[in-house]
Amino acid sequence: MLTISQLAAYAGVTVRAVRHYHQIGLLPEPERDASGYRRYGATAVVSLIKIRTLADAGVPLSQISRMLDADPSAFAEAIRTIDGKLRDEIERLQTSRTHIAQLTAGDSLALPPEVTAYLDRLRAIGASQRMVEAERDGWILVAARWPDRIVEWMPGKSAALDDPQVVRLYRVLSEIFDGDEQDDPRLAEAADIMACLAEQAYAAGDFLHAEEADDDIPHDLIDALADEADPRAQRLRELMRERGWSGWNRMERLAEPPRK
Amino acid sequence: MLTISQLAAYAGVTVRAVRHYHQIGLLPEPERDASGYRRYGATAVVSLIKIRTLADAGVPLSQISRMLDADPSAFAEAIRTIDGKLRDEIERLQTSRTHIAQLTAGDSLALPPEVTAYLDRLRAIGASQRMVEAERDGWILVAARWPDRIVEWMPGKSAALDDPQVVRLYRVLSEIFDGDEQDDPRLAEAADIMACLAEQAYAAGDFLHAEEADDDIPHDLIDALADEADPRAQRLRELMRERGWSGWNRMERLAEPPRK
DNA sequence: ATGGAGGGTTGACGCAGCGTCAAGGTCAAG
DNA sequence: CTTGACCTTGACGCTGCGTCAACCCTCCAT
Repeated sequence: MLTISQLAAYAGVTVRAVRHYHQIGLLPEPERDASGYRRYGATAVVSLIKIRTLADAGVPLSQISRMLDADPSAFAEAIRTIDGKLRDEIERLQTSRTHIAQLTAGDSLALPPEVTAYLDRLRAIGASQRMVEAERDGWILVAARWPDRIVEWMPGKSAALDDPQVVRLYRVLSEIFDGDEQDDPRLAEAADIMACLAEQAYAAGDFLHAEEADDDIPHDLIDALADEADPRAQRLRELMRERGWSGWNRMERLAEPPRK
Repeated sequence: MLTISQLAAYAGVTVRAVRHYHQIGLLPEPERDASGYRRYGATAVVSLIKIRTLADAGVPLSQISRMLDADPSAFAEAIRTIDGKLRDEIERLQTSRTHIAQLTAGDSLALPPEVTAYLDRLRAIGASQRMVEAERDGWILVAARWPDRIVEWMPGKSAALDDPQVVRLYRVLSEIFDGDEQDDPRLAEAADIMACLAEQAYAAGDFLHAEEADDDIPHDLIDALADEADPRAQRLRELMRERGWSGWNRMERLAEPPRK
């Protein structure tokens, strides 16, 4: 007659595991000796080894009892089911591994490489760290909504950085938002540049295809993101409204300048 | 301002997940509106998307906050650690899969193929199902204790089945244990055959290398297994003692026959 | 005004497979 | 008699939420 620790040692499991199998009814409770200790016979050892064999093979404990007294065909069927689950789980973990392998840099969080390349170019033309991070967060919102279409848009955005006016704009904005000045006079300069760019884009008809108007939420979110990041963004939008433009990432020409 | 379900939908997670992230402090609780509803801004959306990106990559929730504000080198280090854990887990599951693939038949539970081949031969020479299962359970105990040496022993056991006396023994035992008769007269015949075989083995010196005497427990267990499986096994051992042999799977010649 | 559908809120249990105290009773050896 | 190694039950912890339960809020159609 074995004690619980001898049983566990023989089968290569922990004492706690044996007691757990008792609790869930997988291994029957044995007789107790005079002092209340569990005493195990040889059949218990064999049962426990069978249980461990199945458990080590990935069979859930809840199914082991059924499998132990199943006919060969049902057993084989159960094996196939469990093997399928194991395969799925392995696959899941492997996609996790490929995902994690692409998280090398901080910028690539949730962003395709085209966008991180664009952000690198932004840095290269003189945008500040804060500016780039703000842009990055905006693109994260875009990527979440249009994960496929974002790739199409990047070449155009990247090409825009060849325009000296755009470069100038990003530098000015970087300086503004890196400073502490809440009422920076350069805000007006930035607004002028943006209005000018908007005018050009409008003339070129670039706003037309933006009329698709899928869903307002993402656009509103991107606007809000800027506002939340820095109150001066709101001031900038106000200046834009004075110049006849509304919106922020999705501009529209206002019918007439507001009077306020 | 978004409600919790809008936020969750945008980030592609469940409402419950968002609340869970609040509970564990991963995502800060937002302001509430007049009626107590949570109201989210754009930064919450971005945070949530970042969290999901890491979580989908297999990063434990408890580490995500640290990773989100880690410098690139610490970030990369954490990535390596997590990737290692993923790799280990995948490996574990894959060994589970190879294990489970070998569990085709019921006999192979915890047994190497050499043993199942031996069991098949037992069936072939006329051993009953009960008999084979009892043998199988015994071998499970052996395999648990000497997983490596068991392979060496099988050729000898298999060769023994060429002996007509052994074949006769297994058939007689099968008949006895398949019947209901508690005091079957064939028990004596079986004992005679076993004594005869023991005598031959003793003369051939086959018991000598069994003197290694590693550990009594497994031998005792195998004896006990037979006793637990059928009370007639005890009667058989008694008959063996009368013929001058003790033990069951590990026999010894008794100095003199007991008088009882 | 009312009633119902479809949001939202907190609180709590459940899952899988044990690990790990806690607080005691038992056994064998020195 | 003490000491240390085992045994007992009971209960919480871990991971990442799913799933009630019981109740409140809002909006729209009647």
